[in-house]
Amino acid sequence: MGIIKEPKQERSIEKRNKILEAGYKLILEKGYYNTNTAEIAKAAGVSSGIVYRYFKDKKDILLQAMQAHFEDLMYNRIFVQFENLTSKEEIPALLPSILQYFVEMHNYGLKEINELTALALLDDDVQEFMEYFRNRTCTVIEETMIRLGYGEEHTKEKAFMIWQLANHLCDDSVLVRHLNLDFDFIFQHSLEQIMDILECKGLEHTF
Amino acid sequence: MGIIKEPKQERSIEKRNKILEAGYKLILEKGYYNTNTAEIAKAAGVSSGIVYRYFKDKKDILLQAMQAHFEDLMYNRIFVQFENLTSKEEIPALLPSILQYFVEMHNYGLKEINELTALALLDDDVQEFMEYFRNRTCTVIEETMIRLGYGEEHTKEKAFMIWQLANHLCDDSVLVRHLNLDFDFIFQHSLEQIMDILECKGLEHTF
Amino acid sequence: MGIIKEPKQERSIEKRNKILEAGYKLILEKGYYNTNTAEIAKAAGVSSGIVYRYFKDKKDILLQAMQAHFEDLMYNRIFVQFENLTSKEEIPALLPSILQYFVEMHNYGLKEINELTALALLDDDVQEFMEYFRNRTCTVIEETMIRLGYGEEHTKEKAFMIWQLANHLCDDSVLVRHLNLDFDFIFQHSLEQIMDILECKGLEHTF
Amino acid sequence: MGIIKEPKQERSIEKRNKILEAGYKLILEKGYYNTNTAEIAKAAGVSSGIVYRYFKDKKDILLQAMQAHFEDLMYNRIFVQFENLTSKEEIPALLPSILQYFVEMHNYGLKEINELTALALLDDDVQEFMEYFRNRTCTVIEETMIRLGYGEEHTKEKAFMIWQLANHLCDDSVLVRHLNLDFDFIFQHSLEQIMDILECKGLEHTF
DNA sequence: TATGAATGAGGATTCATTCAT
DNA sequence: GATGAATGAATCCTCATTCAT
Repeated sequence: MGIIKEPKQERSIEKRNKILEAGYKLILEKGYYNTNTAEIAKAAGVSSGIVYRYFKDKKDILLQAMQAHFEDLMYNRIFVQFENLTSKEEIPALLPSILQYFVEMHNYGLKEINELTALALLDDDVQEFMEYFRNRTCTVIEETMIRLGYGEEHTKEKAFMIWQLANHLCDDSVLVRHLNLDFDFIFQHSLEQIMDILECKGLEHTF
Repeated sequence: MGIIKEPKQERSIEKRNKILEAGYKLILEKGYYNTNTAEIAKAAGVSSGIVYRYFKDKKDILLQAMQAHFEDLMYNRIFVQFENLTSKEEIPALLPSILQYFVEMHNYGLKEINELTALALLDDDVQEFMEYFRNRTCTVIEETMIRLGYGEEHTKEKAFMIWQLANHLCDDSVLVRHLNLDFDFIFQHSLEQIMDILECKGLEHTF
Repeated sequence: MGIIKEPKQERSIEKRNKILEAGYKLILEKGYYNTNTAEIAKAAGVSSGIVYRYFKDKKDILLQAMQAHFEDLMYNRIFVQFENLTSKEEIPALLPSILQYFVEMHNYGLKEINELTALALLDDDVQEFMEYFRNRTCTVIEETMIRLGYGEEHTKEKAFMIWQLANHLCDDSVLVRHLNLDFDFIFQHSLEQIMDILECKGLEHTF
Repeated sequence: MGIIKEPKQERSIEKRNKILEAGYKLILEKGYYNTNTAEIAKAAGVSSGIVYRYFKDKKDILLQAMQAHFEDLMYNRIFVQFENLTSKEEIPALLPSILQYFVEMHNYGLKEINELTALALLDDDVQEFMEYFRNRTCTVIEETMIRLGYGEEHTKEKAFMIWQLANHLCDDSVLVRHLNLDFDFIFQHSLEQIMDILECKGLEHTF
């Protein structure tokens, strides 16, 4: 037993997706350790047994849900931002809104990413997945930089730094508001740092 | 009825500390949810029952261990660094080694901080403790800045940014090596960003 | 999240009843505090986990078993006795056998009621249930008295006294035999006391 | 080990009595199963270890406390009532106040007897002790009856019935008030029943 | 395929009792 | 004698996973 079915039929795919959505939603809302498979099955409108036909175990639900979620995130929301950039010169004008978009996306749709960050730190499988996601994103940033004519020196490091700066800003955005600090001031600094890495400091655009 | 003993006698303190150390070590190594109280007791060389004389519950072990750990960290390792600074002019010369010290301390003694970060994201009590720790540290940075003659404008934000930059650098240091990136390059950038916030860019010292 | 299943299917009902019976039996035999859930499950021939699908917790087993037991007791054994009475005049002829029936029922099927009485004294939920049972029984006695034409003066008190006399006689029946006393003598006295309350003393029937 | 010390020295006796009093008080207040030995020791102002020098185990505290308590109860409060009776003729005049005294004693000082009744039903040792107490009390009633000139026919049964009537009245007194019934009415009936057994009905005294 | 009943290992916590000091 | 720290068995309940239907 334990053979995982990769569903082909329409109804099966639909069922699998319902489990995925319900599982992801519940895990992000209530936490991985506070969500049990029976709840997920119930929320998905399926029986508890069927879960194990589509997923290896509880963690597999999370991993596959993350995959789907991040796949959507990367292709439909992040990469498209970079593809819009066609020349170095546009950066000062476009970067502020890109960065702002990231922060908003984080706050309004990915606030629950905390749970994932936590799980990534606690669980090797989740960590591996998050690394894979970060690597792909960094690679796209790197490729964009090369496409825009940046030299190849330390490009990997620069891509990494940019991506981490954006992420840390997102994480901090929650904290900063909690501490009643001036988020715009901090946002502006992160923006300048990225601009600095992209060698377009002094050119920045106020928005 | 579950009255927690605050041990005064030497042997009791010793036993309590053994539980604390064993608990902290195991939780950081194996994860909070993967460590059970029986293991902690065994590792500490005590019976399982005695744990509940010194600690309210399992989480209390973690919280008290964190308290001890961070108290030591703050007073003996972090704050002393700031106290050594007596004038703005010293910053370019001293900051690199301070930052490097942080990273090393993180890598050699606090690498497991990941687990704590994770728990802080998952558990409200741990989160509260971590916030308290961050607030105190940021306050000391802020006070140091004022003592060194920095204006009060956006000092809170600057202190927060400096501390987060240092922390994110520490976190990234693990990642960066894992990805075979040039850590020195990234370290240098973080250093410059902090210098920039402290208005001593251009003065930096190579080391 | 611990949702209790109200079983509809035959096999489920059967299993739930097995747990109920095994739990009731063991609790009455060995005492509530000396019976653990694992034993109950084992005696019922089920796994320990399934118990919590049908019952909220250990006490719920007891409470539900009592409910079933007393429901049967009241409707099928006690109330039917009162319904048979159609006029005051019948009482002297019928009361002796009714009372005797109670005592026998107690001795042969409800001797374990001691355990329940004890639990009722120790536990608020059990106490509440026992009160509910007593109230309903007293109410039926009261209604019967009114139906038979007794005045309404102190009817509630009289119903209570009759019921307590019957119960105390049942309890005493065990003790009395243990002490080698003449139970018939005591039985006769209790009977007379009830007759007295029902104003039919002097009319009594020897049996 | 495990040798129980029968203390002779004044300080030891005092310590033993403190444990006895504290244990009895706590057990009656909070229930046997909800009171632990550490609490008893603390309330008695002694160490938890010393308890086991004076008492075999936890139950032994209860049993010895009951012994002391009932010894006092019987000799100083109950038997003295019977000794005051010097002739049959006094009964109608004195019985009401004796009975009333019992009920009050129960309500004001022995209300907690519920806990003991419960334990007697649950535990064989406690049951045995309660039986011993009842037997002695019934014997004294019996002896009093003989002394007052009652014939010996069914005297044991009569003594038992009188004692149980008094006890049941005490127990019911709590219930009856809870149910908003007229206690005086019920009290009067119990009194009459006892009078009846003592062949002095019709002679009763209103009070 | 699908169901959901059933399994049973696992874990935090309590507490009567013992024992080193 | 006295202390109170230490022991460790015992127990209720949860839940990921399996399996009979």
